[in-house]
Amino acid sequence: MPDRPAKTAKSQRTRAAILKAAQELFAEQGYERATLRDIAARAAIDPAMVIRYFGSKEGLFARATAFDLKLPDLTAVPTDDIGATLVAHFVDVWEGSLSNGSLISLLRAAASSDDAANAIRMIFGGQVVPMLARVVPPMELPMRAGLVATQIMGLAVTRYILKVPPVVAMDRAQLVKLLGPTMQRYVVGKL
Amino acid sequence: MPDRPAKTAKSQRTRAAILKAAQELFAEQGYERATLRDIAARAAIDPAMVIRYFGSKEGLFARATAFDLKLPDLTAVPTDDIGATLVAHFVDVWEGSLSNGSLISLLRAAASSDDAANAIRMIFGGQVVPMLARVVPPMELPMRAGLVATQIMGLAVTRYILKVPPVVAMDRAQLVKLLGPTMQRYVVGKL
DNA sequence: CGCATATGTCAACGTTCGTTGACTTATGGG
DNA sequence: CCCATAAGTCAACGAACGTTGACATATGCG
Repeated sequence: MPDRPAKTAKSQRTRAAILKAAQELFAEQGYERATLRDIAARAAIDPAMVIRYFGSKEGLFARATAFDLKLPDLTAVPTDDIGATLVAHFVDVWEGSLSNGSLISLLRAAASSDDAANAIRMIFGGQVVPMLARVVPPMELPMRAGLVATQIMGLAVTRYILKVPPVVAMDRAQLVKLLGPTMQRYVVGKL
Repeated sequence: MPDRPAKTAKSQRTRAAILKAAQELFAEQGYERATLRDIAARAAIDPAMVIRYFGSKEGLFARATAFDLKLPDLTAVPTDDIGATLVAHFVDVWEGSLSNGSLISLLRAAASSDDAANAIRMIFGGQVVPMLARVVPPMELPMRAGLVATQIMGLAVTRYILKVPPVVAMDRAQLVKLLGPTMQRYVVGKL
């Protein structure tokens, strides 16, 4: 039973407040440790409201982690720039300048939830693979998409979850320079 | 207050049984979802025994995730084989032929626990970085170690946690061939 | 203005968790 | 063989969780 109230203008503001608080706490603590009471407290409302708005904790999580990677059209970027473009784009996605920080929530949750892991697989299958399909021969598509996944998810895990110091210390330009060639090879290079 | 009983021979068998059950369940479900009751049930003993043996759930987790990566001496492998050697070694570690599967437990737990994330950082600082230090100039050491971390952790996450199909489908030889060059560049290549 | 309806509050529920203490049973050295 | 000591059992605890229903308040259309 998803969602209930969404009629007036004020309700949509509190609804947005709940979503924002949920995204923050899910991203910081993962699904289990982020409690409805904490989320409600951050949104300055009653825990019961969260249930009234989103039906359940799982329903809230589903809404809080729905998003769009806004991936670029690779046929529009010079072949030699594909790797750098992708690294830069994903850093932007995770840093929150594109979308919100909810991919980190999903990643955290995926560590202990098959549903969340499946959600990430769906995102890859529905967004990353189609993007690559435009510049990669079909036969190599699954393998190259998988390789891209290993490097992109590895960056996310070490930088935003494990917080490995040298990875955290790198800025956007460094990441593009260092990881770009890897991504380039995984997408269009010799394997 | 760590550990208590470890006197007789039979006690060490049940102690080992608890540890094994804990490693399995922590690896399968992560720290929060793996309950002491489930662990005790799998070990066929009383939940109270887990506390008597390991003091607390956190104590058990600390014991269940202590391990040695058994990293090779890189000065003993041909420079051109370093990347392939490392990829093969880490696959073995995760697959469980070396050590046990407890690195996956730690990785899962790190998604929602700063302590677990810190434990992984300690492992990298205490085992991976010293290994690389023997073949990498000190100035480049942190950066190269960080890059290695992104690719290694990315492989672990996509293959053993997210279970991205094409990554799961690759066998050891394929992984070595595909990821080896990346690792090679991160350790000794031009950046 | 009046009142139906949406929004928000409050207290409590049932469950599950980690943990504890008192108890019973098995073990092995003197 | 005895009995101190260890291993193992059992029931219960307090706390925290997601969720619920009854109730109070605010909103906005007629």
